[in-house]
Amino acid sequence: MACQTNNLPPVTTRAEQREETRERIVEAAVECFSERGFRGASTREIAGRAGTNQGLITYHFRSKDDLWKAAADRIVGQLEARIRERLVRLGGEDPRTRAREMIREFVRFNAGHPELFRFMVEQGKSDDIRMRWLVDTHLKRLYEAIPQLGLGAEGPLKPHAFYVLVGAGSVLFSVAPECRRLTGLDPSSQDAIETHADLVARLLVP
Amino acid sequence: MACQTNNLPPVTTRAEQREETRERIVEAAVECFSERGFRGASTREIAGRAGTNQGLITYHFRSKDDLWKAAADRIVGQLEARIRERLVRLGGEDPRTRAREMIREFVRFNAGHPELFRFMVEQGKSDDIRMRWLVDTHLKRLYEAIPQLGLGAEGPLKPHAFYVLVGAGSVLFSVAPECRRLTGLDPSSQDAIETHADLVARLLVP
DNA sequence: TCGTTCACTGGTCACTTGAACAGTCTGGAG
DNA sequence: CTCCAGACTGTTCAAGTGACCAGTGAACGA
Repeated sequence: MACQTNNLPPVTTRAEQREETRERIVEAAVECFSERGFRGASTREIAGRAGTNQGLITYHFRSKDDLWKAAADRIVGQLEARIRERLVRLGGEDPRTRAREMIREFVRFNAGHPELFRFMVEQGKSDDIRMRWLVDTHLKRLYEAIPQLGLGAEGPLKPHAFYVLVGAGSVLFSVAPECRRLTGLDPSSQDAIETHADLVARLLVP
Repeated sequence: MACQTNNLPPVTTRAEQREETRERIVEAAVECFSERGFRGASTREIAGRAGTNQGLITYHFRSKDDLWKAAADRIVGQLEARIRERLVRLGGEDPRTRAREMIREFVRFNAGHPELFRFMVEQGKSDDIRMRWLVDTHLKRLYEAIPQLGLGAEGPLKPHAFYVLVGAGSVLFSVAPECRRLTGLDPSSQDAIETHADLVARLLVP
């Protein structure tokens, strides 16, 4: 990209450049895959959004499949970091307040990262190799961590409660363009986010 | 397909054959579009699932775009028929029972037709021509019919309540393969459907 | 019975797709 | 300064992609 024409040491090292480029590609991939699905997203469009050419994708990630995995790793990683961060700040609260606040934080995360839910829905639909990878590599771990967060009952209702939480807390933001046109509400506004977070939290922890 | 080799009048007329073929194609299109999205679904795969060849799709529907619209019409039409049917059976009930039962019926519909939600999410993600068509042609009408169903509050909470209902009542069934692998629960079992319908109804109408 | 209509087939078109690869240029080690 | 690993580019290739269209044969009207 930016050429070093002087003889001073470069602002960024080669390794940093490389990492930055990879990062840019993964970011574009998250967007594209979440908007168009695996088959619908083309590596050329991803390269275009990342500001490079298609050949570079094969270079950094061996295949479209590997790029998709990197994209999934990234979005799930962001969720986990956010949850962990929030957990330490809620040390001494009583269980109900804790649960409500964790739900609120989950909703806020979805508002900022609608790609997470889109990935889950996109991949959950068909019983293919990517769905199995996503479940085994990431979702199982998240699902089993739920009781530690002080959320929901163990037992036969757990799957239902899980998908109610995920659905209720995510769809509004995942279909933001549709919501704007259908209802006039802008789901990305601070007000809408907090209203929704509060509604979901109060519904699930009365 | 089946040739008439005798000289008796055919079992089905030409017009019936035509309609049956169109129907088969639309059905396959609903499946494919809901699994793979608009760009990810290929007309050849749709033709294959419908048991014909790709040329026939251009013959019956001018373009992939028109086929997609026919698929959307079909799935929304099925929802409306189901809702209307349920409404007449709930004539004399009190409002809360009515609302709960309408929610239950909505959940049951999603269990049998996960394509509806997939269509909504698939199209709601990006602000393109198909999303606008879907909102203007179908969703606006559905959204504005909600108060007549005795559901949810008008006012500023309506968009939030709408997307909570849609999300909570649909996701479990839309990602059924994922759910089976992740939780062990089979969302297509009668027991799971009724449990989920009851949970959502009780959450939204306490 | 005959001629026409039309649902349907199979092949072709220009174009896009993911992958592969031979080059190019440059940061950084020696 | 020299030189090379390696980040990056542009092109090429086979396998799809949606649209189009000339044919085919059975159903149907006369």
